[in-house]
Parts: sequence; C-alpha cells; structure tokens
Amino acid sequence: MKYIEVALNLPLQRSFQYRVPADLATRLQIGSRVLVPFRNRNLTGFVIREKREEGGERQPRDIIKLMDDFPAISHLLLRLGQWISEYYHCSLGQSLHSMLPIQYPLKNREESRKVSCFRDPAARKKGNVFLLKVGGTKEKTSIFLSLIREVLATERQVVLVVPEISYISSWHQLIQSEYRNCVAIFHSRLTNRERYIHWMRMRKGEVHLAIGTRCLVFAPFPDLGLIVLEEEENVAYKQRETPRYHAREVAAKRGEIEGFPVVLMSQTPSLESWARLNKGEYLSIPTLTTRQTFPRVEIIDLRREVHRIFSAPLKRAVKQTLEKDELAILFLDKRGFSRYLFCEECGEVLRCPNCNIGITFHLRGTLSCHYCNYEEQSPFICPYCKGSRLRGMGIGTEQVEGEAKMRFPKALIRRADLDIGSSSLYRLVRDEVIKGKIDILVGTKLIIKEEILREAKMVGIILADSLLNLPDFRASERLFQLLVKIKRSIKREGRILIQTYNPTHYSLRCVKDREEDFYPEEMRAREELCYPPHVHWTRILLEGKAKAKVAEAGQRIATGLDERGVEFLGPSPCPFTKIKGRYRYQLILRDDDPAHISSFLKGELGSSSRSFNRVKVSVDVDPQELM
DNA sequence: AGCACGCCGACT
DNA sequence: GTCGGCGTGCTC
Repeated sequence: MKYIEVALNLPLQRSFQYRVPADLATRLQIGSRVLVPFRNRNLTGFVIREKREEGGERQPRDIIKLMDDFPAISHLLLRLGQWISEYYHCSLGQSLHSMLPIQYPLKNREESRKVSCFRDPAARKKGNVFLLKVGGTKEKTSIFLSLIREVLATERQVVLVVPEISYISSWHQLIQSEYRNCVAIFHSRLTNRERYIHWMRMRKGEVHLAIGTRCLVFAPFPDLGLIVLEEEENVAYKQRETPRYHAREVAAKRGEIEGFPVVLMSQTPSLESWARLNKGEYLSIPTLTTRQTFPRVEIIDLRREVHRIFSAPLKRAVKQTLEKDELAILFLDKRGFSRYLFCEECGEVLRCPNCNIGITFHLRGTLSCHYCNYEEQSPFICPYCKGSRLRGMGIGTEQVEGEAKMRFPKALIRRADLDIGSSSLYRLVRDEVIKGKIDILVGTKLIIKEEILREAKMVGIILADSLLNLPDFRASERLFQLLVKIKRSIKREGRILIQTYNPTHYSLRCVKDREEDFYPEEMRAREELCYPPHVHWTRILLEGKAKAKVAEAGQRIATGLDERGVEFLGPSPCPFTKIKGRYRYQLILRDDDPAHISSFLKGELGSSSRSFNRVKVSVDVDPQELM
C-alpha cells in the first residue's frame, strides 16, 4: 500500500490523499487511525481506501504516524459510518470521529488471540427490529434478562443503551448479581482513562455485556449479537451536534449490517415506532400482559378553581398523602419563581438582552435567562418607563415550593431542578427520597425518573398546559408519554392529579381512560398537517448575528428549494428567535422523496454554503426539536 | 472548521 | 499613510 485516502473530522465532503512510508505500509489497514499533516497543523483521520498510485497531479504528503496497534474501526463500522454520513448529511470524517471517543493510542499489550473484528456477516440472517411494549419495571427487567441469557449463550455480545447516565446504575446492579465483572460501562462522563479501559475490554471480547448512553451503539464488540434500547422514545437519543444521529436509527442500521436483532423497549413508544410496527417494518415481541392495577388519574379543571397552584382537590390530596407519611411529588417544568417580569404601567416585559425572551425572576433577587445563563439584579422600577409596578407573571418551581411551605409548614419540602445544579446534588435528593426523608418533592423533568417516582404515592401536575402549549408538534405526544410514565412508575394505589385549563384534551383523556386510543388519534392529527411520521422532515437552521443576513440566507435557500421542486415550509424565525445574541431562522423540508432532499443538500447547499456569509447553516434530519 | 489572502474604511 | 474588519477560497 503506497497511497491512502483519509477522512478527516472536517465539514468537507471530500477525503484527502497521503503517501504511506514503506515501514508503515504493512501495519496499516482500512479503518486505521493516522496522524497526518494538514495545512499548518496535524490532524487525526481514518484510512478509508487504499490507492495503488497517486491520482492527482501533485505529490501527496506523507502520513506522520500510525496511531494504534490495530485498526480502530472495523469494516462493518466503517459501513455504518458511511450510512450515517449519507443519511444525516455530514462528512464521513465527522461520523467516524464520533464513533471513536478515545484519544489514547490503542495498544495491544499482550499479543492476544487475533480478535476477528472483520468477520463476514453475509451468512447471517437480516437484522430485525423488534418493538417491545412493556407494562412495568418488573416485566421489563425479566424480559431483558431472558433476552441476554439467550444471546450470551451463543457467545455473542449484548449492548444495552439507555437515554441518560442516571439510568445506568440500577441496570448495572441488576446485572452485576448474575454477570459479575463482565459488564462494561460507557458514557460521556467517564475519564479518558476509564473510557479507554472499558473500550478495550469490549474490543478484546473480555466482557460480553455493556451498558451505556447513546454513543454505545458504536460499541467495538467483535461479534455483537443484540442491541437493546431502553425508553426508545426518549429525546436524549438524538445527538444535538453534528452528526445529529438518532441512536434508534443507528442501532437498527447496525443490526442490518452486522446481522443481529435490535430490541426497542418502551412503555409508550414514539409515534414513529408505533407507525412502523403497524406497517410491519418493526416486529412486536409478545409480552405477558400482566394486568396490574394502575394509580387513579384525576383531571382538575383550573377554570373552576380559585387557586392556580393548589386547587382544592390537589391541596386535599397532598394533605392526605402527608397524613399517611408518604411522598408527594409536585411537577412543573419551569424553574424560578416567576417566568417573567411585566410592567403594569407601560406593558413591557423584561427580556434577556442576548436572547430576546422573557427573563425569569428568581427568589434570590436575580433575573436569569434560562437559555444563555445571563443574569442581572432584579430592578425595583421598570427600566423602560421608571414605573414601580413590576409584576411577576407565570409560575415556576420556586413559587410552588413557597406555596407548599406556607400551606404545609410541618412538611419536609425539597425542590429539585437545574437551579440546584449538579448531578451530585441530584444524587443527594434521590438518596433522601429513597430513605423516606422527604414529604414533598417539587421539581421539573429532572425528577421524572423511575428511581424517584417509584417511591411516590401521589403526583400533582401543577400545570399540564405548560407542556401542551409548547410550539412543537410533538407536545401532545410528549405530555402523554410523561404522564403514562408517571402512572406506571408510582405506587399502585397512588394518585395522579393533573391541573389544566384544557381538561378535555385527548392526551389527558387517554392517560385517564384508554391509553391505546392515543396513537390512532395522534396519528390522524399528524397526517392532516403533514407532520412526521407521515412524512420525513429535515430542518435547516440558520444562525447569525445580523438578522437581515440570516433572513436573506433563508430566502436564498428557499429559492434553491423551489428550483429543485422540493416541498418545504419557511423560512421563518424559530420559536426562539434569538439565542445568545444570534438570530435564528429555519426551513422545514418535508418532501416525501429523500433523493430530492439529499440532491439539494449535496448540490446547492454543499457548494454555496460559503456564500451565506456569517450565517451558520446546519442540517438536522428527523429533528426532535424545532425551537 | 480553521486559516491565509486580499480588498475597502477609520485611526494610533 | 497603516490597522483591521469581512468576504472568498483552499486544505492531500
């Protein structure tokens, strides 16, 4: 091998050619990581092709060194990377780079038995995706254990992917008892060294099981036999930076390439997965429909209540819960005391100077922006008209906490939201909950986790409308999923009280009465408006400091889309029009033909993006967030 | 993505 | 007269 093509972690469609010095030629393979000179700096890249002779008119530069003792990426993972770069419209270098979150050189210390990472999957049957609708935690864990027993018996390895780090420890404990010391853990908060150790144990086949977050779909196991995703509908499975992949889609593709099944577990599948199951693209795994008694769900019509935070029924329910010395949870997805300050004299709302959105009032006497963390002292007079009648509008968790303290002075009340900060504080609250030290827990989505919910006897949703009225077509689905999760996780004889101004909404009705009615009804609503999963969406997000330029870039893209006959919406300002000083516009491509879209993105956008001066263009395929 | 190059406006 | 913003082009 004299010449090679190298994919670099740059937003460039092309790869680059280098010459391989003779002493390295024998050790270098497709998928090897190399250090190469690039302009005036050195970059690591992946060997994606061999070349017998140089293609260009000028002599390519030499590679500097081979990073590892063995190829970091198998040819099967390389194929997966190619699929990611095509489907999610990023460069191959970018997708390969995100598959290997290791900086250290990979050393093959003891000259181990040659691990075959390069087996031929052709003989294997096609990978299939199964949707497993689970009723409760016990059912979920028992099915999972029997699945892995089956696969491990065939000497192949198993990966369990969870949405976030906090889910890992309970699974680990569950598995430890049966599979001591043969489980790898993988997530972004490991140290470089830990990550290296776990990665190597997987790669060498020293462990047969791994639990971790999103990036574990790239686990380097030599002979992977199963990927299980827990809570497949969770938004955290979508990566927010390039490559903006969805772990569910990547897992399914890897299963197809390597010939193993993928199991999606959920109590409330995403509408996407439900639709695929109905079309026969996914298969279902029959479950032991153990009909268990569920907590009672009560919907409280706030229009008929005097108090907005503690309606009469909610107050009674909390009181009863405290009398029985049980835990009550009060949920509201807004931090702070008041959501914004409003001047009753001139009508102005105090806004964040960087983000142009209402700035949240906190009891510590500050106004803080929840998007950019800008903070200032809360003024006593209106900065616009010097009036003195500033009023807080909208409720936040601090206000709920305050009200609760006033009404239940003897209760031990804790608030848990991002304002109490780090994960160590979360663990503290969790441990207090488990030890039964807390009477009332007030919090945001941060506390909607099984390990906390299962200790609760009562959950009060302070204002369901705050989730329902978000400018996102998935708002109904997300609310439904959240409520069902609460319903399945808290104590059986428990109660859920949902306060709302919209008591007849189908998300609420279905949680209360017949859960299975939700999917067809939501599906109809989506079809009418051409929303996913009926069509695929691709979002083009434009960001820049000069508003006019951002809008202009949007217009130019719109013109290009028109010329190619791509069906799209926009350009329009995003619901959050300005974040961290940057104006934001978006276009939604909703063409049914992915070829249309990809030819546009590759051609028009790829070549002309540099002329969109000072405007950052990003493409998000199957977006999960449209704010 | 970076970074160099080259073009026009306001300043030690 | 130059410093430096910003648009453009290139990277084996």
